[in-house]
Amino acid sequence: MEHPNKQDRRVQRTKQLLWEAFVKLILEKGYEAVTVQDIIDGANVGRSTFYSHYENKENLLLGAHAHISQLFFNDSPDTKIDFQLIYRHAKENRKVAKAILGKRGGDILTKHIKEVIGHKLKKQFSAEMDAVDGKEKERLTLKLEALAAALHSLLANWIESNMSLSVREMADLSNGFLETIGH
Amino acid sequence: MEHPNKQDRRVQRTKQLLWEAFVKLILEKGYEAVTVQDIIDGANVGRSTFYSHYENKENLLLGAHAHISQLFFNDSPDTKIDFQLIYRHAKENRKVAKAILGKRGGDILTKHIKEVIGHKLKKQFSAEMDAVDGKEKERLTLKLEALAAALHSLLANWIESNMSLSVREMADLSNGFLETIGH
DNA sequence: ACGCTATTGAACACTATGTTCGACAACAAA
DNA sequence: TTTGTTGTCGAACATAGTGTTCAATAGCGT
Repeated sequence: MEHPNKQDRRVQRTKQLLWEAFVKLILEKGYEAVTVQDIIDGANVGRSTFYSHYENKENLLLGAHAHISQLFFNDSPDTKIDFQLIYRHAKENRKVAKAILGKRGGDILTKHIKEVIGHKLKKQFSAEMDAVDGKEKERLTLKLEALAAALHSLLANWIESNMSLSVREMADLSNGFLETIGH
Repeated sequence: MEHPNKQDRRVQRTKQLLWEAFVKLILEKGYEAVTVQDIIDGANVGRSTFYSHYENKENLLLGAHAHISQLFFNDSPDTKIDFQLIYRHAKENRKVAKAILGKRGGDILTKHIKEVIGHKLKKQFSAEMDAVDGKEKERLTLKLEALAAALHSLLANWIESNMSLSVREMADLSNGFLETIGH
């Protein structure tokens, strides 16, 4: 990511091993139940090596999460949310997506992802937000937050189930929800 | 609750103390950060007493949660969800509601509450559910789950903020979301 | 072969969990 | 008041995970 060359790609390899072990473990036993000991055992990495890179397991998660949510949500620059893109990415990175967004992912991720979606939404509806104030603004804010929760739910449950609906169908469904705001 | 008489209302009193201390602590430092030690210190209850009543803090939470969600969601028997009732209850039990539904509540509660809402919704839309199958059923299921997430979000964010919108306004807002399902 | 840096794993202090048990307090019934 | 039952107390304990430290070693560029 930051120094793709340097004499030490060993670090990158180690981090990669840790992350892969973590994903595997989250899917197996759920985020909360995974211990640092589990991770370093699974990755065959020394205890002190882990702590030289990360403060704790949450830190490991967030480091990767930043990268992932970039991948998922920030590709389209400033315009409307591209749901097709999001669902396609989720399908392509199914394992990681499930670990991060699925039932076993823990609430830290859920909160962060919802924030990312919420942030995107606020951008998209910034005109509507600026046009009102007081109680109306409060009402719109609540609606947007609820919409973010709904969109997150769609994505999470689709990943959690067998992805039986197509990417296109999910994107349509998502846009459907989104249009309910337009009143 | 179960034996309001008996020679031992001492137990009820102890449980009450524990629960009150727990609520206070959740609001102060967040569910995850609260330790059993914190709770028994706050309630001035002996360690072994706690463990004679509950397996762990999650257990304490769920015991109370069952009671609360009954209060919130099961008053109306089988028909439509009475949002006015829910929001009124939330306002009346503001502290507990905030501890259980708010940001600091932890994900266990969030999941449970969402399940309760989802269950209610599935009842309400059981006719629509029976009328379809295959992909359409899958789509409707996803929609209902997303709706549950949205309704939960509305309630949680309203509680978390200053409840500036009225109970009636929130109920209308909620029903608005609910009607989007009817397509 | 040399030197730098990452990794290793053992040892450690610390915090929290959940259990056990003997002593004590509350209370009801004799 | 005495007796028996049951709830509570708190200290002691075993267990498990956390995060730190450090000396030894391995990997890799030069």
